Formats: sequence, C-alpha cells, structure tokens
Amino acid sequence: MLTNSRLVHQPHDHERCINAALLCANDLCAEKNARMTTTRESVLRLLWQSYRPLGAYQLQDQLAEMLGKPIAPPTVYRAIEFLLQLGLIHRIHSLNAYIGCPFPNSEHSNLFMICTQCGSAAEVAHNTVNNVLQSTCDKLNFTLQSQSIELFGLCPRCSDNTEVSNHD
Amino acid sequence: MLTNSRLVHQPHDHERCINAALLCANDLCAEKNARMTTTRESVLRLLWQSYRPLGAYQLQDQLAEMLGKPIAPPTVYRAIEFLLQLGLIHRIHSLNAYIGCPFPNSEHSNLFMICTQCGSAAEVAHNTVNNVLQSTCDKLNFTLQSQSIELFGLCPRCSDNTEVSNHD
DNA sequence: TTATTATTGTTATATTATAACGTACTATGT
DNA sequence: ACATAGTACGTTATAATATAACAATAATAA
Repeated sequence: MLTNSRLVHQPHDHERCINAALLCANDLCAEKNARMTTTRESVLRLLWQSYRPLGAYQLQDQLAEMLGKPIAPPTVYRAIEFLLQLGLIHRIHSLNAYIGCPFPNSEHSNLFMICTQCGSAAEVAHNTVNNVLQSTCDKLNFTLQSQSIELFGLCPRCSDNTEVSNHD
Repeated sequence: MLTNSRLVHQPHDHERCINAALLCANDLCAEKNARMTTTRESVLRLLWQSYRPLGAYQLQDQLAEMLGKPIAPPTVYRAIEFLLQLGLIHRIHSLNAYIGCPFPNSEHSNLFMICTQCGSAAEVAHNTVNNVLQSTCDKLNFTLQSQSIELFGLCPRCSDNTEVSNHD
C-alpha cells in the first residue's frame, strides 16, 4: 500500500514536500519533453500547498495573487489539463476540485479518502483493492480502463476529535 | 454480488423493469410518507428508460416533452434531489449525470461500471470490494461514511465488438 | 533570422446548479 | 365544505464550473 495519509494528517515540514514535488515534476517534464512554465508550476505549487483539493476558481484567485496579475479561467484550466495529463495532479469529481499527486512516478490506480469534516484528501494506492476490482470486472466481462474511487468519512484527526468531544 | 450488469447489456423486456421500478418506488414512498408526484415519477421513468446516465438538462428536455409543457431547471433538480434522498437514483459524479438504482431496497454501497464506448452504466454491490475498502480505511484510521466508485472501461458488448473489429 | 510550434491572453459563451420568492396543490382537522 | 398548515411547483435571476474561438506572444527548430 502506497499512501500519503500520514503526511496529510500529521504536522511536518511541508515546504520540503512541495519542493520535492516540484523537482520531481520538472524531471518528469524533461523526460517527456513537456514545458514546465511559470503558470503551470504555480498551479502545481498551489495545489501542493493546500491540504485539501482546490476548485478551479479558487486556483484562479490564488494564482492571480501569486503572479500579481489577473488570470482568466482558460489559463487555469489549461494548466490543470496539462498537469492532469502528466499525472502530476488528480481531479476529485465529487468536489469538482483538484489535488497534487504524491506519487506521480508510480504507475498506479488510486483512491482518495476525503474528510467530510476538514476537507483533507489523502491518496492511497492499494494492490488488494485494485485486484478485487479487477477480478470483479473480469467476472462481469468488463474491460477496466480507469477508475475514480472517492471515499468520504472522517480523517484520523477528525475521528479523534469527534471521539474526544463525545466524552465532554 | 448484486448487479444489473446483464440487464443493462443484454436485450430484454425493459418495460417490465421500468414498471417494476416505479411500483417499487411508489411502495417506498408510501412507506416513508413521501409523495410520488407526476414530476418525480416522470423523472424516475426517464432515468430508467435510458441505459445510460442522463444529465439534468437532458432530463429537462425529455421531461418537458413528456409533460407537454416547459420545465425550468429547479423543477428538475428538485425531483433529482428527492429521488436521491430516497435512494431511488444515483449521481455519477464523473459525468454530472443521474441513473436509476436497480436495487433501492437493499442497504448497499455501490460501484458503477461505465462504458467509455456506449455510455452504459451498470451498478454493482459487492461485499468483497466493500470489505477490502473498509479494512483499508480501518488500517489508516479513516472512518468511512460513504463512497463513490466509478469504473471506466468497455462493457461486455463493446468489449466483444472491439475484439471482432480487431480481427477484421 | 525566419519559420514553426507551443503557450498564453482575451472575449464570449456553454453547461451545471442553486437562491429567492410567489403560487398552487394536498392532506388533515374541524 | 372550509380553513389551514405543510408540501410541491412555477418563475426569474444568478451562481459556479468549464470550454470555444481567435489573437498575441514566447520558445524552439531550421
């Protein structure tokens, strides 16, 4: 199992994570002959800075502030599209929002655990889950191509808080 | 495993399915003291008639035609909201579309297999899948509340067609 | 440099969804 | 039957999300 769950839910030096992600993204671009422009890198940074998925228009606001100039929706959506293609970010369909991928290099089918309390989203790649899904598809003659798995509930921290407050 | 996969992908007398679904929906409403109005029943029927999920504005058009009068978006969304609450339909987040639930009575966590070729969507409730997901959540201290699982690929029919055309 | 391609800017608009408020219907008690 | 409370629907406006189309600019290759 591959996951960023602990990093999402426990305090740590996140600047290091962000920088590592950006370096990694640059490498990937070099490898694929794609250009990591200022706009694209800014969007990727913003998504990594946030522990929760951001919508396109939240990104627009933050990007405009970061770059010090007005940004129109197409610019944001283009950057999103580019980063999605490279697997550097994911789309969370149920939220119409986007989030940085913590392990873009590993060929993986992912799932997300989204906290209904704090909005955080952790990504998990789990072979057992994928195998079960694959075999279910096989059984029904369905040729699996891709998946979107979004689990909603309480993250570790919010689970604990709930328990505590129940004891008050 | 509970699924409507075969019904979705094989020819059959679908009118019977629809009628059964509407009867079942009426029962559920009676049971819960909810009103199955003309608008709501029409929306449910339209969703059942379609082998693929319908968007709100597709529903609007079809509903207007069915009822012979103009229908505004709020009317559609209210019916959708009502049917969602009762578990009679589901929302497919990745498509911004809605589909009738083939087994609204069974308390279930579902997943969908959506054909990228023909657009059909089959619902599957599978204990093994749910158990694996639950145990993954347990491992990561995530309190699971609900889930949205959307699998994309080729349905049985389109899989077969693809194979055939590859032999041409 | 020049040609070519990729990226971004700009304007307009499509698509999906909801807010707010008024009207009409429905069930119930009297 | 009538009043009335609650529910559902009609209507208008608008919010939120996403894309089309074309012009301008920047990066790369020839």
